[in-house]
Amino acid sequence: MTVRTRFAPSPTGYLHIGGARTALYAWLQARHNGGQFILRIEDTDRERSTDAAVQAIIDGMAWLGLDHDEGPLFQTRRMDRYRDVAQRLLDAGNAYYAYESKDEIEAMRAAAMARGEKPRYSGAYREHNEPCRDDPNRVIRFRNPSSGTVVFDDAVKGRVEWNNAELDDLVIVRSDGFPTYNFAVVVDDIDMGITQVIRGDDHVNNTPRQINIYQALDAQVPAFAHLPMILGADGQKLSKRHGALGVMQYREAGYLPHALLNYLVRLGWSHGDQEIFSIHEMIDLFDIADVNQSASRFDLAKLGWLNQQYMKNDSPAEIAPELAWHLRRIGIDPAQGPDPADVIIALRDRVQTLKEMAQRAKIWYAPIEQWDDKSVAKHLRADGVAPLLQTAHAKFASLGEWSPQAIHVAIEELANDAGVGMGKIAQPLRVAITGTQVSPSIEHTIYLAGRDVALKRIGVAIERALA
RNA sequence: GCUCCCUUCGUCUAGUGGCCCAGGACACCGCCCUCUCAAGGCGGGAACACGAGUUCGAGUCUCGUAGGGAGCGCCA
Repeated sequence: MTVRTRFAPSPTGYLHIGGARTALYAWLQARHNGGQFILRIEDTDRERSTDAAVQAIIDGMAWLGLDHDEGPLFQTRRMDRYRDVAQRLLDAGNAYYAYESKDEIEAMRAAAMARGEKPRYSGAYREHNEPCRDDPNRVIRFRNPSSGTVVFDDAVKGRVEWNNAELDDLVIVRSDGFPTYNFAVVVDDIDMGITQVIRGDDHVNNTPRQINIYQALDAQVPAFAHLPMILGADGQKLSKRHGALGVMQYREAGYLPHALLNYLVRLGWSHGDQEIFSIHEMIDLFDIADVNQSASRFDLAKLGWLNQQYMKNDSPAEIAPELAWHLRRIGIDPAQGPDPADVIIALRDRVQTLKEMAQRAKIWYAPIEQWDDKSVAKHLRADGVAPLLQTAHAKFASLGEWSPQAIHVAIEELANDAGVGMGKIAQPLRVAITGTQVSPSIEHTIYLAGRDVALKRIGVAIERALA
């Protein structure tokens, strides 16, 4: 049987980090087994679902490279199907109409709580088999078995056993005629031939009642895998109010999709001591059964480290478009300066994100924004600096080939001839080119400025040194 | 309240009864390298929640305690 997994978000917001990991694991599980991965949009909550959110989810998945083989399928397009299945359940006596008002249900729950019991539906309609009639309170409830147990072997949690006595008769069709989540997922997963349901462990408690529905429908029960949550750095649950960022916000913050994927795959899963995984390796090595059972915290520092690993090891040409995207975001035209691939080579050892890289790259695309007074005072006002800079200016002006190597050689010669250390000449040049005393290696700093700009800035620095 | 789930360094984790006085990675600290900042190399501190039990032997199995989480919706 070919493995079929799915990712089924509800479009009520962006694709957040927890959802992204769930999607990744489901995708990996399908790819590892040569199966299919399906994207389904659970939009039965008409009040909270938006088209923008649907788009955000699709964009996020695309950016991460989690491609689906089928979908996106929308639940709202399947209303007739849910009604048919509900009718089938009704006909077979596995479901019934109920007419309690929301207030009555609320009272029922409160009373159960007061008795120290679990709040459950205990209405009379379960016994009565009331016919269908027009009533604003009319819902359809599933007739859950009242005895026995439900057992399932969760791929990550292990064997989970549940007493049917703990379960009540859940609503499967609401008074507005829409199916509820627990019903719609089951119908969908059956119709779509899902063999393995992979989702957040906030759904473990729903699983036994869903299994009962599968059984009432005579359907094959899929395998389940419930993933532990991802917590914030402080150990608190991630929520939109509390640090949960959308996947696309990670792009904006300067992370590479592969780095995010790598971070996510290691959050709750591992393969020995390996930290870096190519996509191919992830697919090859991943097995949902190896996923951890406990929640994990999101650690931005490690993501940063991973991101840098990818910036350092991927080919600069491959990352260049992503850097160009970041440059444009801060108002820089990448065409008005050095090749972004060269910028990557100069900066990848120094920053952890593309966003920082773009910020630092500004000096090569636009005039110096601000001179750092301390740097100027220390290096441009020093004794004997002006002649050194003048010599440098002359050397660069007559340099045959404008390359980091050639520039490096020129500076070394200069230092030797002047009988000074590299620092004595590199620092003033650095301040001349960047306005600060921190930048990549001096030859790259000068090279990336381009000969014209470099000479011009050194000229200005000489004036400052003489002033 | 009830049901279910979880618990190894600060964090992510390795570990499936002896290979573990617990290994790796991030972070942190120190040294080296060095034109700044980094990167890199080398080194360091740092954990089996607690208590019983099973066993010749327990991080690994069982029970209990504590702590954390989820669910108990006509939300998903």
